[in-house]
Amino acid sequence: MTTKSDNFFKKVHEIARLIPYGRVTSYGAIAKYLGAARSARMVGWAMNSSGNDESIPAHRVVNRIGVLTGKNHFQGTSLMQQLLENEGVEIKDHKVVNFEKLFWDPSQQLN
DNA sequence: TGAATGACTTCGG
DNA sequence: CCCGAAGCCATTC
Repeated sequence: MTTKSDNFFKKVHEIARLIPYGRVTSYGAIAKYLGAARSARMVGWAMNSSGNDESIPAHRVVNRIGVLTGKNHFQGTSLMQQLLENEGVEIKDHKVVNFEKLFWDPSQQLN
Protein backbone atom coordinates (compact mmCIF):
# COMPACT_ATOMS: atom_id res chain seq x y z
CA MET A 1 0.00 0.00 0.00
CA THR A 2 1.88 2.97 -1.23
CA THR A 3 -0.79 5.37 -0.11
CA LYS A 4 -3.16 5.33 2.78
CA SER A 5 -6.16 4.86 0.48
CA ASP A 6 -6.13 3.64 -3.07
CA ASN A 7 -8.50 5.14 -5.56
CA PHE A 8 -10.40 1.89 -5.79
CA PHE A 9 -11.04 1.76 -2.06
CA LYS A 10 -11.85 5.44 -2.01
CA LYS A 11 -14.46 4.98 -4.72
CA VAL A 12 -16.02 2.03 -2.94
CA HIS A 13 -16.21 4.06 0.25
CA GLU A 14 -17.70 6.96 -1.63
CA ILE A 15 -20.41 4.85 -3.24
CA ALA A 16 -21.15 3.08 0.00
CA ARG A 17 -21.89 6.44 1.57
CA LEU A 18 -24.15 7.32 -1.35
CA ILE A 19 -26.44 4.39 -0.65
CA PRO A 20 -29.79 5.91 0.38
CA TYR A 21 -31.42 5.13 3.68
CA GLY A 22 -33.35 1.89 3.68
CA ARG A 23 -31.79 0.79 0.41
CA VAL A 24 -29.27 -1.87 -0.52
CA THR A 25 -26.93 -2.71 -3.35
CA SER A 26 -24.70 -5.54 -4.46
CA TYR A 27 -20.93 -5.89 -4.66
CA GLY A 28 -21.16 -6.62 -8.35
CA ALA A 29 -23.12 -3.43 -8.98
CA ILE A 30 -20.48 -1.34 -7.27
CA ALA A 31 -17.65 -3.21 -8.92
CA LYS A 32 -19.30 -2.81 -12.30
CA TYR A 33 -19.80 0.87 -11.71
CA LEU A 34 -16.14 1.18 -10.88
CA GLY A 35 -15.26 -0.65 -14.08
CA ALA A 36 -14.05 -3.71 -12.20
CA ALA A 37 -17.01 -6.02 -12.63
CA ARG A 38 -14.66 -8.96 -12.34
CA SER A 39 -13.38 -7.75 -9.02
CA ALA A 40 -16.60 -7.97 -7.09
CA ARG A 41 -14.62 -9.71 -4.38
CA MET A 42 -12.37 -6.72 -4.05
CA VAL A 43 -15.39 -4.58 -3.26
CA GLY A 44 -16.03 -6.75 -0.26
CA TRP A 45 -12.36 -6.53 0.56
CA ALA A 46 -12.57 -2.78 0.37
CA MET A 47 -15.45 -2.89 2.80
CA ASN A 48 -13.38 -4.97 5.14
CA SER A 49 -10.70 -2.32 4.98
CA SER A 50 -13.30 0.38 5.42
CA GLY A 51 -14.76 -1.55 8.31
CA ASN A 52 -12.67 0.75 10.43
CA ASP A 53 -14.74 3.65 9.15
CA GLU A 54 -18.14 3.86 10.81
CA SER A 55 -19.39 6.30 8.21
CA ILE A 56 -19.51 3.49 5.69
CA PRO A 57 -22.81 1.56 5.81
CA ALA A 58 -21.37 -1.79 4.80
CA HIS A 59 -24.53 -3.41 6.07
CA ARG A 60 -26.33 -1.96 3.04
CA VAL A 61 -24.09 -3.93 0.73
CA VAL A 62 -25.10 -7.50 0.02
CA ASN A 63 -24.48 -10.07 -2.66
CA ARG A 64 -26.39 -10.30 -5.93
CA ILE A 65 -29.42 -12.04 -4.43
CA GLY A 66 -29.64 -9.88 -1.35
CA VAL A 67 -28.08 -12.28 1.11
CA LEU A 68 -26.18 -10.75 4.01
CA THR A 69 -23.02 -12.63 3.19
CA GLY A 70 -20.86 -10.19 5.10
CA LYS A 71 -22.67 -10.48 8.38
CA ASN A 72 -20.06 -12.96 9.44
CA HIS A 73 -17.43 -10.25 9.16
CA PHE A 74 -19.47 -7.83 11.20
CA GLN A 75 -19.04 -7.42 14.90
CA GLY A 76 -21.79 -9.83 15.71
CA THR A 77 -24.02 -12.23 13.87
CA SER A 78 -27.37 -10.48 13.70
CA LEU A 79 -25.99 -6.97 13.90
CA MET A 80 -26.05 -6.49 10.16
CA GLN A 81 -29.61 -7.71 9.98
CA GLN A 82 -30.64 -5.50 12.88
CA LEU A 83 -29.14 -2.47 11.19
CA LEU A 84 -31.09 -3.11 8.00
CA GLU A 85 -34.30 -3.80 9.86
CA ASN A 86 -33.72 -0.60 11.77
CA GLU A 87 -33.76 1.19 8.43
CA GLY A 88 -37.04 -0.41 7.48
CA VAL A 89 -35.53 -3.18 5.40
CA GLU A 90 -37.20 -6.47 6.11
CA ILE A 91 -34.88 -9.43 6.38
CA LYS A 92 -35.91 -13.04 5.91
CA ASP A 93 -33.42 -15.83 6.41
CA HIS A 94 -30.51 -13.40 6.08
CA LYS A 95 -31.97 -12.24 2.81
CA VAL A 96 -33.41 -8.84 1.90
CA VAL A 97 -37.14 -9.01 1.30
CA ASN A 98 -38.23 -7.26 -1.89
CA PHE A 99 -34.58 -7.01 -2.76
CA GLU A 100 -35.40 -6.04 -6.32
CA LYS A 101 -37.48 -3.15 -5.03
CA LEU A 102 -34.97 -2.03 -2.43
CA PHE A 103 -32.03 -2.53 -4.73
CA TRP A 104 -30.15 0.70 -5.39
CA ASP A 105 -28.00 0.97 -8.46
CA PRO A 106 -24.94 3.27 -8.21
CA SER A 107 -25.94 4.70 -11.57
CA GLN A 108 -28.99 6.23 -9.89
CA GLN A 109 -26.70 8.64 -8.13
CA LEU A 110 -26.49 10.40 -11.49
CA ASN A 111 -30.19 11.23 -11.39
C1' DT B 1 7.78 -16.12 -6.97
C1' DG B 2 4.12 -19.19 -6.10
C1' DA B 3 0.20 -21.11 -3.64
C1' DA B 4 -3.80 -20.23 -0.84
C1' DT B 5 -7.84 -17.36 0.40
C1' DG B 6 -12.26 -14.87 0.00
C1' DA B 7 -17.96 -9.44 2.34
C1' DC B 8 -18.59 -12.49 -5.48
C1' DT B 9 -20.39 -13.77 -10.11
C1' DT B 10 -21.65 -16.60 -13.76
C1' DC B 11 -22.60 -21.00 -16.05
C1' DG B 12 -24.43 -25.69 -16.49
C1' DG B 13 -27.58 -29.25 -14.56
C1' DC C 1 -34.44 -20.36 -7.52
C1' DC C 2 -31.39 -24.39 -5.76
C1' DC C 3 -26.87 -27.01 -6.27
C1' DG C 4 -22.17 -27.80 -7.84
C1' DA C 5 -18.15 -26.17 -10.24
C1' DA C 6 -15.21 -22.75 -12.60
C1' DG C 7 -13.58 -18.03 -13.20
C1' DC C 8 -11.50 -13.50 -11.56
C1' DC C 9 -8.56 -10.69 -9.00
C1' DA C 10 -6.24 -8.28 -5.16
C1' DT C 11 -4.24 -9.42 -0.75
C1' DT C 12 -1.66 -12.48 2.31
C1' DC C 13 1.60 -16.15 3.69
